[in-house]
Amino acid sequence: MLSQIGTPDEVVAACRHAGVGPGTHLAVVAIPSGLVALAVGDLRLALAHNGPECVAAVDDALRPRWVCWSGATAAALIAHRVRLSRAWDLAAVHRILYGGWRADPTRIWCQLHDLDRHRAPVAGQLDLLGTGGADGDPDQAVRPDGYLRPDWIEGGWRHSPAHAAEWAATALVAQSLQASMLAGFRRDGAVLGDPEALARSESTAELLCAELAADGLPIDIAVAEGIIGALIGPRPADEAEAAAGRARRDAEVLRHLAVPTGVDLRNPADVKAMLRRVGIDVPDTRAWRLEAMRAQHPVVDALLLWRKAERVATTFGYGWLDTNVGADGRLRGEWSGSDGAAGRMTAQAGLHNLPAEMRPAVHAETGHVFVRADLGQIEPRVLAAVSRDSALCAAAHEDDLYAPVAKRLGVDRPTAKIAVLAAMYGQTSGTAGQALRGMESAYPVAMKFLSDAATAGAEGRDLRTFGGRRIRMWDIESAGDYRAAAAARGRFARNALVQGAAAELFKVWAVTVRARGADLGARIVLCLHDELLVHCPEHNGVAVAQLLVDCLHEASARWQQGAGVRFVADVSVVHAWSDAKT
DNA sequence: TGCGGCTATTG
DNA sequence: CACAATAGCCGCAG
Repeated sequence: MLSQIGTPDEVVAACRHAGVGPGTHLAVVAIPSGLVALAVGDLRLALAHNGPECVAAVDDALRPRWVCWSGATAAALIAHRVRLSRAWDLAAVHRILYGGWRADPTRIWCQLHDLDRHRAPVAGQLDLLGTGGADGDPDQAVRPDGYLRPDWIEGGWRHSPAHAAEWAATALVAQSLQASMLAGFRRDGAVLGDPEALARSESTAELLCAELAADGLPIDIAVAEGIIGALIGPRPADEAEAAAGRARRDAEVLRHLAVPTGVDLRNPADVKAMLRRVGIDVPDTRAWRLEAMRAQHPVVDALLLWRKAERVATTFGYGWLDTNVGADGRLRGEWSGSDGAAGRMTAQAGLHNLPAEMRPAVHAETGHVFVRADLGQIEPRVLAAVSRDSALCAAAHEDDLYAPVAKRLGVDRPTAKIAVLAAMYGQTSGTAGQALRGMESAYPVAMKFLSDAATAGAEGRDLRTFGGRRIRMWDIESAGDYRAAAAARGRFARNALVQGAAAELFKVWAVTVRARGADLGARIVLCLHDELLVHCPEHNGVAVAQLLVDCLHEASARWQQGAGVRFVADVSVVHAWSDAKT
């Protein structure tokens, strides 16, 4: 039954009548024009005019879990000033189930139905084989052969309200299959964590990503231009001035040479040859390697300084500001809820690798503050939780986990830290070697957890994180050095189970803050693997700081399933991201 | 024009 | 330079 009209109140009533309440799966599709369609049970609604408004009313009154194909739905609704509270994102859950990053409807549907994705029909394809009516009823999303209609996948569903509602109903079918698979993991004991909870938090993190992309990070443009100007001079008026600036910076390095010509500083081979002419022979010209050579020749110092300025000029300079910072002083980039590997969030436009020198430009708006919170030593604490190593869990009771580890190993704190990190990253060389042997006897359960992961990875077997995300191994058949490639895969696997689980906990924390912070006007403006930056009215700063700590306790308790590991956060209320912690 | 290598930054 | 990411410029193959 399809209805195309309805006031928000009528839509809420219809959903309630269909049994929608808190947490009920309610499918929604939406496009920027404002067309919205809903599906739940036998109810199908297509809302051509006031869709976003109706969605907001339903979210507010009934608190369903919105089932959508991807974060594009949330982005379309945000454009109409509507934000969903929680979601089941088919693409996000697909990434959990199968690993990797790509999660288009074809992949989602084919994997759930054991269909060969490569044999999926393609839009515009003629029925040359004369199979006659293979694509069946044009009003159905699913063809008789079980594949989704290719023209709908390409967006064809949006041309008709009835088709939009059918597309939403199809999402609901996929959701049910995904939920069954996740429930299976838990039943089979394939994972220790809660895969369905992971599906919910990762899905709601996609809503957060859409909001981060739309809202942006507050920037004081004048401060940013000041920092850039100090390094590379004032904004060039045209390409000629920009070229003159580059030449001026180059000359500062080249003047240290006997023959200051024929060297392209942007060409590593040229730089290497130049260094050899002044008596410095290095295998590559990376900064950490040249650092030790500063005293040997003045050109080294000049080169390292040049690199700093060049980095700002090319990557974080005026062009970057113009491209990524809006007139409203917000730095915007695309956000991804999970990368293709272990499942960390990623961001574009430099949001995740902003140089420390630029951070004073990240500034709260007038009357507002940032509340920043860093998780302390998240990876070793996560290792304790996912491996259930009792000695490491005990060490996590301390504010500084490395202190009890050092005591137990009989080494100093820096050595203990190196040993723990080396175990998690798979480092075997250097100073780590000796300390690692102590780790084996002190924390055997955690170390076995890691070595089992490394073995599986080296052998090419896929893994699942604590929460259930699939960690895919890649083919190394064609690798030049098979043993080295297998070892690399082992190190990746070893680390992915820790980094991936940490990313899961982090996102539970983030979506908890997102949900609980609304009443305080708190908006997350940056997620940085173990750090949250929240923007809120100045008078709520202290309350939001407390909220971040409370949410961490709530999130970690729910996430770690009784492991009893303590997680700690360093929280401060500041005006600029770079401000000293208070 | 696309891709691998090199280099930088971040967690 | 042990794990992950984004991003720019270069040389080179096609």
